[in-house]
Amino acid sequence: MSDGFYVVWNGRAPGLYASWAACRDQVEDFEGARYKKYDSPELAARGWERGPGDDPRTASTRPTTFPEGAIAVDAACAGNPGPTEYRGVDLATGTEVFHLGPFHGTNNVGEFLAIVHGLGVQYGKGRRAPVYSDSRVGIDWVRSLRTGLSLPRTTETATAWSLADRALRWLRAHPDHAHVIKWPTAQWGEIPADFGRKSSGVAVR
RNA sequence: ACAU
DNA sequence: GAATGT
Ligand SMILES: [Mn+2]
Ligand SMILES: [Mn+2]
Repeated sequence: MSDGFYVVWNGRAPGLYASWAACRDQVEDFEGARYKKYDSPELAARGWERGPGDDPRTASTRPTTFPEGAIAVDAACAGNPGPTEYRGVDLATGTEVFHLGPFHGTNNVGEFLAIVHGLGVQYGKGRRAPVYSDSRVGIDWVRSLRTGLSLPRTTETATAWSLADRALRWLRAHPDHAHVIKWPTAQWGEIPADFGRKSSGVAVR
């Protein structure tokens, strides 16, 4: 089973491995073993060349430049459903341009609202530059002008539902909004708007 | 399966 | 491992 892509820089047989089981055989009980898990063969191959200490979040095939004014968005929640927040950053500078929440929601409604908020910002500036999102679901909700939000409509979820309904109305009223582009995380690494709360993924013995 |  | 989604 390929549960990830592993680089072993220092082990019994240094190289790349396609499963934890294979990697473990190289590093278990090996003094001074250096190894790391990656989410894609591409990142692992580059990590092998860069050596131990490689940071896959920074190291990527990510373009150096993006369209002028492009914004990257992302959402995060503590529990899903749970307290949800979202934000957008300027891709050229890394500057945070908006940050809302927390409110009770889901990962997907957070991603959706982040995208639409970004589109609103772009619209106000002349709506030429794109919005990047790592969320297939959020992008799909925008394109279809329909959400699949599964939360029941309760007082607890009133804010999320209200924001989602309002976002949908905004989209329908502004069909000439900017483009939304999928951020290919496996190739480029984490989207710059990421909240940075994921586990390291590193197998530290 | 794919994306979170 | 568990949940949100197409
Ligand atoms: Mn995301
Ligand atoms: Mn994220």
